[in-house]
Amino acid sequence: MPNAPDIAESEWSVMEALWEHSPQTASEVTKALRPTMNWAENTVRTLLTRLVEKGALKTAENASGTRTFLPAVKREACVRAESESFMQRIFGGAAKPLLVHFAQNSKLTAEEVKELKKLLDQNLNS
Amino acid sequence: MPNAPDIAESEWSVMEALWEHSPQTASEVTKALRPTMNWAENTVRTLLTRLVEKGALKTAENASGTRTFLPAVKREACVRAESESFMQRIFGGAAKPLLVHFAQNSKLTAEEVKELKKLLDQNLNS
DNA sequence: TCGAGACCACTACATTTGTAGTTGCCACTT
DNA sequence: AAGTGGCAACTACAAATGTAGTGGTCTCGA
Repeated sequence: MPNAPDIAESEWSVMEALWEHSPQTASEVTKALRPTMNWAENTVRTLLTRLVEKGALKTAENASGTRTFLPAVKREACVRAESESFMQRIFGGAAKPLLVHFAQNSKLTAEEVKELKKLLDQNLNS
Repeated sequence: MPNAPDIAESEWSVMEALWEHSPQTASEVTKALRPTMNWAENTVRTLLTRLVEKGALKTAENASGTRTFLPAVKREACVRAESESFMQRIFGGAAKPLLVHFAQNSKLTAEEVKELKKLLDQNLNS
């Protein structure tokens, strides 16, 4: 399994579209992103090309012979990599201060708090 | 406090040095960073200049008439801004999945877990 | 008094990122 | 057959980043 490549912010939107549903052609991706990012199709194509170069996406042909794109790396792996690097940069690599920060600065429902506490407990027995 | 400017990765190291101890002259900062980042003094100077332009640092003169640098924004504000943008990018802006991720993927001591659970509870009554 | 070093202001330059535009090819539709 | 629409490959180009180098002024110690 290829290591998670470095995915820039705009590129991340493209990846999300393809993690959500793939394979897709360039224009399908463009349409999928239209509501959020209002990008020109060429912009999306550029991003797709770069992502293929980085090894984040693969291509394949669909029935009509058009090129389609699909993830070459798992979302979870990329999330983990990004998270790791963020934690490194901002919290010196330590999970606790990070968790403290978000535990304090987020609005959570009682339900969510309960769930998170459970996860923390599970974290211990593993 | 002025809004937290966008601080790049290398720049962040410089900010850390000054958040930790300030004011400092350019060469003091360089020396402070020498063990971790092995940067040429000019590199540090460039970063300092950029940070001043961005409004992240201010300058002042010390007794010997040399320019010194000091933070113009609080670390906490920058951490908050970076965290916000990270959460937005990777977790669609939702705190819960982020917390879930880190709760699951970090190694924590029993002590830390206890503390975090407490913080989560406090989060509710506020 | 001359060179070494601190400081400073500028300049440099490759990469990465954000955002497209241009050109060319091919299948379909009037 | 000629126009139009989709698709692909290239090209464009400025801002931000990482990482310095150059050259000029001052100051202090030998």
